Amino acid sequence: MPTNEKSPDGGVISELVPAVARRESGGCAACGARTQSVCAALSSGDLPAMAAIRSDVRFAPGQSVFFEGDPADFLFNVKLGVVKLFKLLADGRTQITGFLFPGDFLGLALLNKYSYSVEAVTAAELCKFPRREFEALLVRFPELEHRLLSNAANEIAAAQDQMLLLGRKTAQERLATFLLMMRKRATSPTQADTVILPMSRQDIGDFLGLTIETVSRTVTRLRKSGAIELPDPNRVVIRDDEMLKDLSGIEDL
Amino acid sequence: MPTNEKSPDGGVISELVPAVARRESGGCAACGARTQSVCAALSSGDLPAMAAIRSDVRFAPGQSVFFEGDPADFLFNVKLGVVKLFKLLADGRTQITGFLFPGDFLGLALLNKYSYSVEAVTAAELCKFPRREFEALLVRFPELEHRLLSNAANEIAAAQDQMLLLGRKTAQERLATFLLMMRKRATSPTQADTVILPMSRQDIGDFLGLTIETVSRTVTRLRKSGAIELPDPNRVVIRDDEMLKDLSGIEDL
DNA sequence: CGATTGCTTGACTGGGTTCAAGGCCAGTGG
DNA sequence: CCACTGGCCTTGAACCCAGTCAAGCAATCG
Repeated sequence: MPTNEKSPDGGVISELVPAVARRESGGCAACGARTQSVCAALSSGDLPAMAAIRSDVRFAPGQSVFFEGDPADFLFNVKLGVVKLFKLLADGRTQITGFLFPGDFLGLALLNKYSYSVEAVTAAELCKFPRREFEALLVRFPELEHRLLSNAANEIAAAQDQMLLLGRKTAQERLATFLLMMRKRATSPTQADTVILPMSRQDIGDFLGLTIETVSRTVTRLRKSGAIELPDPNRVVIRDDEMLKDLSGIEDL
Repeated sequence: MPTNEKSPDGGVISELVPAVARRESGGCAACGARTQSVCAALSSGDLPAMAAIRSDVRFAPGQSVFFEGDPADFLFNVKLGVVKLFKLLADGRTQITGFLFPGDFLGLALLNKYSYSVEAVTAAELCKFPRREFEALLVRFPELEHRLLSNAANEIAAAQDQMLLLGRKTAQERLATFLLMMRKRATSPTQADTVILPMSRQDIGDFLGLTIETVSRTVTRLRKSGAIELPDPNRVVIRDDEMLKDLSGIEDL
């Protein structure tokens, strides 16, 4: 697994990555992800307090950010790229509990150990905060804590949707839901009806509780039904989003 | 659906309900659930501010607390009994996302609508707060918000465990996990190795992503294997918790 | 170019669902 | 007091959706 700097981001990925803020010094004011992340809770006057404790970390595709059970010494904010959260069973069965995109926050853990593992899906850049210092910020800036709570509530709602999906939906419903979900997070900047899938079929299966074969077959079925097109395996054009919504179980996506 | 006061609690349930705090005036100091709920974040001097906006509501088994889509005007704290959170698909398929016990908090919703439905499993008593007034308390008492965030983090971790269960575990693993989970929340006060199941087989199935038939068959299989005994359908004696832990996928329960 | 990796497709299997029946118990009314 | 009813749970038999096993294909890479 290569960890080199000139990390390949598969060609497709670069479409998702705003070319802003590449080699950044340490300020938050210029951060491309700030407006959509928890940091937005701070006024520009308070930003230096946060900038003082942060640092950047980069990851190549497939590289681990941390493992379940590691001491939870850091919190992160995704700046660029996509990472996955997942849990493992002893025999290797994997459940991905979420994909994080730029602006998403990572590391809320009330015990002192992470309860899940995190790995880069694409080349990714994360903003890293030591836990202890970050918690001091929370006391100093209640706005920040408020924002985290708001974040957490969204995460809980998303988790409940996912439980409904995993517990009760068919493979076709799962895929339809997934594609509509991804459309909200990873639409191609050039074509509005094209969804970029930065992750592998294995990852999609591990997220939806299916095997790669079932994912592949179901995508093929959606294609043959006319709901979607597949210019290539990592790109989906949504042709009939009404059909997808009907299949997905709706939930007002 | 009767809402009468002398509500039947199925006989089994009363074992779970500490006989404290039955006909309570309005103070929080005497509340049996306080020490284990978010209210514990407040010092006794601050309690009156919370007591001023609260009221009690009671529910008979099967009665609805609120529906998905209702305006989220209230927050709740479970004082007595058990309630379930669930989501529905259009055709009636149900996924229960959690059971709440005394001390558990309910109603975090960042939009102004509830994103799930809640119903009483047993006779239940809830402490009810108007949302607007409660949010004012959060501003006044950062400790309270901190506690809510801590709560939310636990809820997220539990949701991730449940996703692993729903996405990747077999029926037997699901049941084993469920029984160990319930042991932590609903052990009989008289016998330490006996778990009380206040909910129906249908509820267990809707929580574990299984049908009632599979739940029933799997419980029977666990019984025949010697892992558990069933004095009656709502009571499980754990005979071999090592076997259950092995089956469950462990996760340090 | 052969080898590897990731995706797709086909044939078969199997765990859990569906459909159906039967048991048990509490409540009800003759 | 007992037949009747309905709810809930259990059990059985057949079916089916997704999993497993296996092969093939396309793109990338050394």
